[in-house]
Amino acid sequence: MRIDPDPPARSTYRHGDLRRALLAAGIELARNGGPDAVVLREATRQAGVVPNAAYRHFAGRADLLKAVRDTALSQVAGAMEAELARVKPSRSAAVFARASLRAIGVGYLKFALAEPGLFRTAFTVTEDSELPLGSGRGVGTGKNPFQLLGGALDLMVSAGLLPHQRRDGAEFLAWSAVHGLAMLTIEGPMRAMPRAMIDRLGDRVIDMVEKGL
Amino acid sequence: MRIDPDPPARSTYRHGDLRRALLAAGIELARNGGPDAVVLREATRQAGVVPNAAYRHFAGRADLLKAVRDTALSQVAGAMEAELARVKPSRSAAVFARASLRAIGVGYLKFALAEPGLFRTAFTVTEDSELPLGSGRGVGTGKNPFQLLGGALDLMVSAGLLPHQRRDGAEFLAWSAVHGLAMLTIEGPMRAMPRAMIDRLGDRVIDMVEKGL
DNA sequence: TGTACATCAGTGAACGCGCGTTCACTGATGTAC
DNA sequence: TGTACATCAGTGAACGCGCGTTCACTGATGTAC
Repeated sequence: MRIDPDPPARSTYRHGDLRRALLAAGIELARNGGPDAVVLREATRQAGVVPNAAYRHFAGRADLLKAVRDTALSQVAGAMEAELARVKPSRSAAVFARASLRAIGVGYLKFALAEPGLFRTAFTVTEDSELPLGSGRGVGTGKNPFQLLGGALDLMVSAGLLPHQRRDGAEFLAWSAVHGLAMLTIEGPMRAMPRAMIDRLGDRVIDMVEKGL
Repeated sequence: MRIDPDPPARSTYRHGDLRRALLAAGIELARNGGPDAVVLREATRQAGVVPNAAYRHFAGRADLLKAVRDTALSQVAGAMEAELARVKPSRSAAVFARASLRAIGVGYLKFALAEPGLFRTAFTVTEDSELPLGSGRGVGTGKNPFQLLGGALDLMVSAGLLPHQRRDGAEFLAWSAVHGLAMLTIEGPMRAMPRAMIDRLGDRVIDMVEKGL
């Protein structure tokens, strides 16, 4: 995970890879405290560099945060791709579609629970960030979380499990259910709930989406 | 909405109702900026009082925030109660149960959209705040949001619309779906969506919950 | 291969800001006599 | 009804903190000749 190997001691005057080091530090801060914890001065401290050095690589704190958020969003996509990759091919389109949709949900929830700070950062609002999550693509498929979900829903339609007249906007319904569970679990009133119970609720939420869409 | 009528000018040395005024200011701050905007110094400023005067009435910032959060939570409950009160009595238990569950969801979403700052504050984490939302009861029924939702689900069971073996934990499923939509809408990637579309999605999410539970 | 020089990454020092919180105080209020 | 006094709500001043950001700088690097 750590990219810069020797902060704050440094042999050379030049850092050599400061942008990457600041981003890595920012990600680490987000991991441990969410978006608000992404503090420019602290990132430079972790990189072993004077505070204003950050301005050679980022326009300011907001710019650093945006870079961290994009990384976090990519990681969400990556978690979904990883789960999707475990879906066994099936002769039945229905079985495959269902498994794919489930994988999308499970990947999302797994990431939220494993990395709550990054998860919250991924969905934090910055001055840009338009609707379809333009940035934050997964390395595997090059698709962002929204597009990955859309793909699974398309499979549901072609497998005959989702009437096409309900396909439009279905992303938002599925997304809401899973996102809500994630939020209530990691920073809401359910955060004290034991992991096993959360996992069972995750399964049930996905069941609900499947049946209710 | 405004309780203290004359800040910062004040005729008497004593304020007379400072606790209430600070709470009102805190609520106003939360309305406009969510939990992080509840800043002790700013609340005293709005109350027309010196910063440390707050310590006569609150242990510190965290204590003020907790009071604001409890108020916000009560308002959520109140919005749900208001919607519930509009449900017409019906000879059919099924119709009534469905309408009640829908009212719960609609009340929740309406409040989230009307008062996003307070909504976010209501579900902010403070050092206490255990699972069943002990505080934050509505003035009408004396029930908190979780209990109001539970009541609607009980109606669904007794109307035969929800198998009782799926009643347990059903709160969390319904809650997740609606909460997720609220969060994505007010501070997430969907916040630019036009209101009409959000309302349609709200209806569809509630449909999904009904069918999928 | 060696030297002069332009580039620009990181330095050093400082700024103004607003925050939460603590201290010793003052003066309005309400109660006991 | 009037006076002495205790209470305690709000004052005034100050603290230490950490933040984002700006300025003029220095010195390592890589390129042109």
